[in-house]
Amino acid sequence: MKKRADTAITDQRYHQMLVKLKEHEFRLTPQRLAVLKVLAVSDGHPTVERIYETVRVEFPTTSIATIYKTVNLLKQLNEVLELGFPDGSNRYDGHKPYPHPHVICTKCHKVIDPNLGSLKDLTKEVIKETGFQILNHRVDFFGTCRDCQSRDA
Amino acid sequence: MKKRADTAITDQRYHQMLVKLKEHEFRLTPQRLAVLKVLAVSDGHPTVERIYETVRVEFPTTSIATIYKTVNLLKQLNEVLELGFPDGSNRYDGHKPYPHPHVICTKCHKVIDPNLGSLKDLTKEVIKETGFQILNHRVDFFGTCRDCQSRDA
DNA sequence: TATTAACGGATAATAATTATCTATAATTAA
DNA sequence: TTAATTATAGATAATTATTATCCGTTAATA
Repeated sequence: MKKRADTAITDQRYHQMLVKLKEHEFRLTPQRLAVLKVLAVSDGHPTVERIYETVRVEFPTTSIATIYKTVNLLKQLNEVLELGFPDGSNRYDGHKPYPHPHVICTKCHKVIDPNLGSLKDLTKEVIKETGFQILNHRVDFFGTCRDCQSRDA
Repeated sequence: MKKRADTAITDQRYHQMLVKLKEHEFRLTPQRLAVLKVLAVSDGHPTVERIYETVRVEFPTTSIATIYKTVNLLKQLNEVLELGFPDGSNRYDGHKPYPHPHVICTKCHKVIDPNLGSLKDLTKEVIKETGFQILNHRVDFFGTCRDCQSRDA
């Protein structure tokens, strides 16, 4: 079922992140593991504030500085993708920590990861056009999702 | 020649912005016009700090708050495009104030506006895939430019 | 040239993130 | 199992970019 598969993926990501910390000889503290769990479980793209609130349920004394430190650590280890949006807000993706396109609803703020085969063609065109060696990208589309379209219609 | 054409385009943008201000009955103060000029002349994608420095050559008493106010005003009138980058820096494009892709060199920080025909195909795929109504996009590629590649080779 | 509301400049306020500074706790070795 | 050591957590100060506020000044119009 869907739930079973999602849980498997979640566990997989959790363990990948955990192993990466171990490999680099970082300590596995309860607070860090709690942040990992939020990033692995969360199906959305949580903000620091959101991670903070969730972790504080289990560890009420956690400082927000700890969330920042852990998230930045995972970012450096390429285990989380930081998404800075034009409005200044930052979100974190622990599921797909590599560059990938997003579609963002400007009304309900949901974030979707679409499958876009033609992104490869676009990248090829960039290389041909500019001579750049492309290492990274940031591809976001903004608009209204189907739900918000019908809600306002 | 190239210089002549560039000047023409620059003047055109300057006047477009000026007319837009007039249309909306905003005052044409020397400080505002100086900001317009910087945005119209600058071939790059200047930061607020850069605009500030340039304006201060002619108007040494200008406050940085004035730069922010003017840039935001032009943003609201859709006469300048704000580019917030992942590292938190903001740049402003007065030449092409509508969404368009960028290619950014991570070494020398130059910003290029490539012509990408296949961006249209990608957008179509997004719509087909998600059902979103797409109103805006942000498409940036990061890597090293030809100059920086040969410099380090 | 006088009138008046908008604007500019200076600076305070804000907000998000980072740095700093001990006390504490995770790891390792004895 | 305990002790030693070092990284980490938590609290808070500092930083940075941007926005808000306040009042004297100035652009636009008659």
